[in-house]
Amino acid sequence: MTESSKPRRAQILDSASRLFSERGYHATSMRDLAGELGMQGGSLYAHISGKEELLIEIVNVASQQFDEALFTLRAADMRADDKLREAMHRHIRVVADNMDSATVFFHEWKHLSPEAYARVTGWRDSIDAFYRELITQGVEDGTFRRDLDPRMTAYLVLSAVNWAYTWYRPGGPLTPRNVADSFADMLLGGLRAVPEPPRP
Amino acid sequence: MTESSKPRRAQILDSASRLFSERGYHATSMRDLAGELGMQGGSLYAHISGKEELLIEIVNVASQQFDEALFTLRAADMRADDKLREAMHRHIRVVADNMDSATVFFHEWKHLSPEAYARVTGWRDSIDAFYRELITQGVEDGTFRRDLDPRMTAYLVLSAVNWAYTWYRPGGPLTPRNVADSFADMLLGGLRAVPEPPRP
DNA sequence: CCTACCGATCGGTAGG
DNA sequence: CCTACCGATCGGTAGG
Repeated sequence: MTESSKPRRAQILDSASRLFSERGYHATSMRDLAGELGMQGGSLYAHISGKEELLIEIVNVASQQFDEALFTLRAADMRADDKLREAMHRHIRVVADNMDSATVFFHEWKHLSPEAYARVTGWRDSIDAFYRELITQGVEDGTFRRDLDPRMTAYLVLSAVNWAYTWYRPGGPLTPRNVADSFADMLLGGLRAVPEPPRP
Repeated sequence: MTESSKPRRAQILDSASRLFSERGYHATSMRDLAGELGMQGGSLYAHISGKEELLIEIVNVASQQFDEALFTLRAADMRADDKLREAMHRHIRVVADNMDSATVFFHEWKHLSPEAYARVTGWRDSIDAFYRELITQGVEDGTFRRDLDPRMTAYLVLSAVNWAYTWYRPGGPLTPRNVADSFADMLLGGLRAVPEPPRP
């Protein structure tokens, strides 16, 4: 399906994702958005009910993408380190494939109405819980160090995969798989040389 | 110096940091800001030249804080792993002590005018360079694994320390030192149990 | 999907 | 620091 054959509504959402990510939600006017699509401002309302509907839909779609990527891993029968690597790969892939909506997701969710806001908070909690459970599993089955704090470990992993929205460049030399493998290698094996050099 | 004895201009900047971080730059009106300080909208302009001046100053102060924290470490004669731990501690402390301006820094810099925007970009590059050099030093002196890619390693470290602006809670049970030590232990030593359990 | 329009609100200023 | 105001722009609507 070429860009111009997409349903008008999908085109509007694509443009909105790009403009909201580049300029921010409040700094993007409905006339800016309409102009991108060769329309007049008022014409948008034949396709959507309002500006906030766009934000809600962008954020919801992004949440779903993360959910679908990670949820099927939850019960997977894999060793914890392999599962962590695969989760990071999928997570980074969602970010990399949706740089605009990921940016909107991380920056603009504070502008949502209370109900939509609560949904995003709930989603965040479920992703946190996914990583914490994964770490706990790995600690219990002996794959991970016993002194790990699942909460801090989950924060560290989430930092790595989420922050990618600020620096990853689709079409560049690094694939999501490259990034995930690099990060997972460092996280799992540690940065320090083995054996550790003697402290002078 | 109590809050009310601070120069008016400093009070304005504090309130602006909080409002910009909570609601975003464009969603905060000058009347919102004035109201926080018990003023009328127009009265702000006796103290400042315009809205963007506030954003520029908040971002500049934040940049300076990061610079001052990290620059003195650059030439420090420490082993690379200790230096990394100390850099992470200082970096997280700046974030933790300035949660509002850090949030503004990470979210609102896209709204700066071209000159201020360029300054922020330059700053980002210098922080990146700091961490890359630190990694390179550690690889060369044998403290870090030889197969590390300084660029990816710097991204991983920066992810951990920057992302703290999304979840750290000042006044909570974790100090910046706790967070930095936890992250540094995991990053330097790795998550995997040693010796590694046999793969089934 | 367009034209023409609505009330509301914006950042900023003049004059005191 | 306030009152009163400016032009510009906002999201959204009516009628076609």
